[in-house]
Order: sequence, then structure tokens, then C-alpha cells
Amino acid sequence: MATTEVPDIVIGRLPIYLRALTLMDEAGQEFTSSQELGQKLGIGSAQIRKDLSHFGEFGKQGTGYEIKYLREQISKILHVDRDWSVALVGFGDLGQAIANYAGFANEGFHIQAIFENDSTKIGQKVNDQVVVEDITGLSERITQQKIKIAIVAVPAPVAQEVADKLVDAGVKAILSYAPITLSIPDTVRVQYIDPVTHMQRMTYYLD
Amino acid sequence: MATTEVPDIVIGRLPIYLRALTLMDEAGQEFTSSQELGQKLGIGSAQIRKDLSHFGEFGKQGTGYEIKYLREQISKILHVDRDWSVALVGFGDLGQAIANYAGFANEGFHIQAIFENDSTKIGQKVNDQVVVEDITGLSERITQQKIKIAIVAVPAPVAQEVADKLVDAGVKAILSYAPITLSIPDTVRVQYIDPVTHMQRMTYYLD
DNA sequence: TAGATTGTTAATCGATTAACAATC
DNA sequence: TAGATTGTTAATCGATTAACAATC
Repeated sequence: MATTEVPDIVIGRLPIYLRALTLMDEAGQEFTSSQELGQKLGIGSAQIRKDLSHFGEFGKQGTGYEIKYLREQISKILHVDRDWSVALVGFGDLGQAIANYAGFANEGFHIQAIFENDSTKIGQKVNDQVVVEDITGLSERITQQKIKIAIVAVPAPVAQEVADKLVDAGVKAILSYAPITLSIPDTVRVQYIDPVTHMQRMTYYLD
Repeated sequence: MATTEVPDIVIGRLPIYLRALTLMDEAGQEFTSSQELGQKLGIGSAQIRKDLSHFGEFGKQGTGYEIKYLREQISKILHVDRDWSVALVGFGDLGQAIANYAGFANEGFHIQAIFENDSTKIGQKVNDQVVVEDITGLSERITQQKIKIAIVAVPAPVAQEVADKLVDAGVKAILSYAPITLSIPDTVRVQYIDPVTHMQRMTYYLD
């Protein structure tokens, strides 16, 4: 089927499918079905089949999906069948935890540049490879290295300013840990991580 | 209006509204409108009015919403007009960053118990108040302190096991940083934070 | 073949949006 | 009063789900 603009909500589920498939693969499992996958994820089997149908046919009647194959296909669809260079802005507690987090590198997201404005942190070497740079050199470095993805881990009051610089430098995707809604041209993707909003979404149901 | 089961997607937007209102309040602003709020958040004004209408009438024709008042009301709706005790399981890099993160306490989420299984970390004092405990004492301690919210910051392979213990101990809301979908009774709320899935959701749009 | 499961269609369900009377 | 903005209704839009022919 041709690409008739796949809904973003579908794109949002693909990484979840991918994660589950990777787990099954690592467990040595070879095949799965939309039913089994849905069961594990708390999602209807019809939804999984519908989601996948936006991109092609990946299964076989009677036997379901070959895990390795489907995994590869979803990786390609999401463009994660390659390595990505990532810039990290902010090297406080949070930034440091992010820089040390192995999960990114494992999935091909490599932090290749780190920026800070606290002079005591500049020059520090992280993981024996990346040196913390002064934030004033952000635009030049990002443009030069053609980095397209950035992580924002600075305090809320400066996050918008940082985002503006990133956009100017050509960044096309921002993962922001700052608890504010950024104003960003719609040619640039943004995703937010704010643990507090997640908490507040749950307390509604508690008494 | 009576509560005819408010959609969860609406509940999910309330913390965002609350965050924006807090920001405006701190900036000294007194009134806002659904239009202004929507503009700042990239959401339609009709949607904001519709969302709020599930809970009552909070504005005035012609002038809009008094920020302090609306903020208070949303806080009450979300049950964040109080303090919450939180248990943290896992005190590795991520757990430590979470324990040090001021954002939780600022919003009334206080980490009152921390559990680990690495004996070298047990007994350590965090922020001059909470002592890292052996995970074997988890059930007793959580039951005893009647803690209803927990943060899971353990490696994926043990996350399900930890979640089961938390549920047994009476926890009703789990914020999980483990990159797996947990199997949890639907009497317990779960929210996930997985930065990698957010990244993968964006790379789809990059080339 | 008999059983299982796909991909897809059509029906249902739910959420968003536009429009406007009410009213501050 | 004139202008602005609410809360709500109805229309639209989009997503989920059920059902099933196709087929491995």
C-alpha cells in the first residue's frame, strides 16, 4: 500500500512493537502473532495488524510473523537501522545521567557533542571520548557535524533559548527534559519527557 | 456537571495546563483565556474549554480565567493539592539522578523510601534524610508506610518482578523507567518513561 | 485437509473542532 | 452599550474494533 500519510499515533506505537520483538528475539523465540504481541502489550490484535498494514505485509496466514524479519522491517521504517549522532545540551545532574545512560548507544543514538555554560564543567571528558564544550560554540559545532538530533537537559528558563539555537543550527528533532512547551517551527519534531506530568496523570485516579 | 467518566486523554492534558498556568502565575500574570493558553501550548482553544467543562465552570465570559483560581482548581482535580509519599526502587545511575531531582519534591512528590539489592549501596543516606534499604524489606516497609506511588528504576530483566512486589504491597501507581511493558492489574495505574522510544518516534520523520 | 492467522473492509466508537447563544 | 470570551451543542473527523474472506 502506498504511503497515504501514516497517523503519528501509529508511528508512536511502532517503537513499542519493536521493543517487544527485540525481547522475544533475545529470548530465542522465532515466531509471534498479532494476538500474542497484543496480549503482551495490552493492545488489541486488530490494531497491531492495522498499524502494520500501513507499511506493507509482513506476516503469513496461519503462522504469524517471523520475529527477526518483522524487527528488521520496523527498524527500517523508523530509520533506526543506522547510527544517529546526538547533541546533548546541559550537563548538570540530569545531563550527566543521560550521558552515562547506555540505553541510547545500544539503540544507535550516540552522543557526539555536549554543551554547558558552567565553566567548571567545560573541558571535562565523558566516557573517554566526548569533551564538554562551551555552549557558545553550539551552532558552529552542530552545523559542522551536521547533527540532526538534540537532547535538551537545561533548566526551564533557558530551554526556549537553547531550542531556538538548536533549530537555527539545523537540528530537526529535539528530546526535551525541560518542563515547558517549546515554541518550535513545525518542520522540527519535539518530544517531551517530564516525569512530574506523568505522576500527576496518575494521582487523579488515587484518593 | 456530573462526572460521566472523564476520558484519560483529557486527564493527560491537565498537567500540561497546570504547568503553563504555574508559569504564567510566577510571571505575575493574573488572567488568561483559552485562546492564549492554547496558543502557548499548540492546542485549540475549543479543546481547552471542552476539557475543562468536564469538571465545572472556571471562567467568565469576556475576561477568561483567573490564573490562580484555575490553577488551584486543576490541582484539586488532579489530587496534587497535597503531598504524596513515593518509593524509589533501584539506586543505580538513574535511580540516583531521580533521587536528586528537585522537580518531584517541588510538586509534592517526596521520595520516602529507596530500595536496592547492591549491598554496597545499602545504608547510604540520601539528601540527609532517606536511607537506602535492602530490597528484601520492600513489602513490609511500603505496607507499613502506606505508600501508594512507586518509581521503578531497575534493569528491564527484573522490572516485572519488582512491579509484582509493589502491587502486592499495595502500591496503586507506578512510574516505570524500565523499557518493558509491565503486566499489572488494571486497578493499578502505570506510566512509562523510555527516552529511546521517544527518539525512535522522531527518527521516522528524519531522512 | 483442518486449523490458524493474516490483511482489509465496514461498523462503531470516541475525540476534536466549529459555531454560537449566553453573558461578563 | 460594544467587545470579548465563555460553556455547550452539533458536525466533523479520525481511530479502534469486529468480522471475515483469503490463504498459509
